[in-house]
Amino acid sequence: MSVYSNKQKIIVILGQTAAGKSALAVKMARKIGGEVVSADSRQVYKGLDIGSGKITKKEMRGVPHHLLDVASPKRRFTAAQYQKLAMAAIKKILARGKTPIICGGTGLYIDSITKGIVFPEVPPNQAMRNLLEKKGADELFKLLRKIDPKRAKNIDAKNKVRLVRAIEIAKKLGRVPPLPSRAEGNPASKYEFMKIGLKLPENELKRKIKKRLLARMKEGMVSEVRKLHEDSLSWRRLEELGLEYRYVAQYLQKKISREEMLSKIKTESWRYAKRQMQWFKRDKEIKWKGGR
RNA sequence: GCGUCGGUGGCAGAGUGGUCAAUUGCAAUUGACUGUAAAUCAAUCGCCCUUCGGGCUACGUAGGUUCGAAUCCUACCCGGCGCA
Repeated sequence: MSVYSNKQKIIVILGQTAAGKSALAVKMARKIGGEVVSADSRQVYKGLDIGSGKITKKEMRGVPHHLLDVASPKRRFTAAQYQKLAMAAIKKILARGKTPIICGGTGLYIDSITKGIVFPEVPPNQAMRNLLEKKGADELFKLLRKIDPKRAKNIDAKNKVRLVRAIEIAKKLGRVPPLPSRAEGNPASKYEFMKIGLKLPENELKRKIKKRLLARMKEGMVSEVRKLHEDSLSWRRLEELGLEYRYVAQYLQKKISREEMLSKIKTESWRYAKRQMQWFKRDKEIKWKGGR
């Protein structure tokens, strides 16, 4: 990053769950006159508050936050939608002469902005997905190989979710377009990103996850999930949302005990944190703070 | 105390003479990631040797039967249940 660069600057705060990103974002925003753009695939949904660890009005301390509560949990929000909305928010913030601070733990969402991922212009086709999902991975792979051998070469042949999407794209466009380069023309090249990564040592992170879980239980996470279900979110959908929503939903359906719910949320949160790191690790532009 | 069922790898739980270092699930570790990403998926997972492959130690403990035992027999220890 050069001080002489005249590109517009954007700060990115990322890291594992429970690492303390939101608080740092607010602090920085107040200091430099910034606004926060959340990059969290669950906090985009209205009503997912306690379980998703959404920042409260009070915690915002007057700093405007974007990309929270922008979608109904009944319908699936996508990375492509995120990208559009977040880019629009960033432009508005910059136009006001303020600094956007992207803050969140969803790696794909962050990359969609900072790397300018170009998602193929093929919206999800639920009818087709329902059909394809009935098939086995082998069958899907053969199908993809037939219509787009090039994509088939690199895809994970056992991952049905990816296979279905690839077929969905290939059927419409004839093939899955190659990944865009980071060169000019890429919207991301207009900005200069300063990426700050937050991480904690393993035992401390585990401790925080545990503590946070108990706090959420006290705040009424279980009734939040119960209410979401009563407001017509199916159990299936709630389980699909993962982590606290998945296991609290299972508990409310009496599929698991309260004790199992708590331990599941803890171990799954830890595994999630590891997957997050796995993703962030590849990005050499991140400057890490804390941890080892 | 008698009877009975059982004690298997971090946990759960298969296996009941050879093809078993031992099915499977979970956890763990490493990794993938082009509109579900808190999602989805893969590999590894007793110890040692360099992979192929080989060696060693293992299925409560100690003996025994057998060419060969996690699997059969005996004793002992531990746990559940029943009767006392």
